[in-house]
Amino acid sequence: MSTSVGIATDDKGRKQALEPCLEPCPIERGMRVLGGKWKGSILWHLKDGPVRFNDLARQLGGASKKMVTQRLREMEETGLVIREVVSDRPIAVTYEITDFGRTALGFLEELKDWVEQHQI
Amino acid sequence: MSTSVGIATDDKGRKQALEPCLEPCPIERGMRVLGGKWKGSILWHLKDGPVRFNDLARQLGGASKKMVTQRLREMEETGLVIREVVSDRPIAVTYEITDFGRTALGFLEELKDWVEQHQI
DNA sequence: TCAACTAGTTTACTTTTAGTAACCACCCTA
DNA sequence: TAGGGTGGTTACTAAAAGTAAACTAGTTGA
Repeated sequence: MSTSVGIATDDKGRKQALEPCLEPCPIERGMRVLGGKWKGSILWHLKDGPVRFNDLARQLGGASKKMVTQRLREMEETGLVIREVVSDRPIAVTYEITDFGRTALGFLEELKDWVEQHQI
Repeated sequence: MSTSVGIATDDKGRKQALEPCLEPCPIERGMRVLGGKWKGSILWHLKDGPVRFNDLARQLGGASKKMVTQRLREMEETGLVIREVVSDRPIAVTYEITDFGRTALGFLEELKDWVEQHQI
């Protein structure tokens, strides 16, 4: 049984990976949580304080209300943001970044810097 | 004309965003380059040295050859990896991370750490 | 000669995501 | 009462992403 860079060859000469990324490795999992279209931008827009639904949708420009709703629901589930009903009758809702959400801002910033530094 | 958090109200009472993310802001652009399924993992697997196509596909476990090919082509185009034909007759090809590709590893590592620290 | 390897490509789908546009129900103001 | 606002939902379509499995075309070792 010889090996090289994580690939083993068995006694019949068949090759196989020693440590295949069988299922989502950390990087894939992270991308699933933060990588969806608009998710990063939404989090980024919330960093300076709570924002109301329609304002958020307007600021995201290209995103439809449906997209914004969907992404916000997913982000609520993962605990990145919280939805708060500020008043009934005139209904008003704000979305706020959670402490957990804030822990992700650091590397969103790094991503942003990387993109800007390399003209991507 | 009153304003609040990037939203303006014009003289007829209509609201509009002042700085809508009209098109891909840095975070979206970065996600487009690094966020595709498997892209992060591919780059990560290449960080210790060149890897051959089939070995890479095996290590990625879940990914089909078609996906691996597609992602590698995209990553070649963005300059994250280079394809090198090591020999014809037995054909052998390796993929190697570029210097530019390496500049993205820092942020992938931060993503990985973030995921592991928060049990995502 | 057979089986397994190399690096892919091609086909034929299925699934997921993204997106539009219209609509609901209610509120407020001129 | 019309037109704007609030925060969504529904229905439907189009496009992208992903899959397995077969196939090309040649090489290598038993």
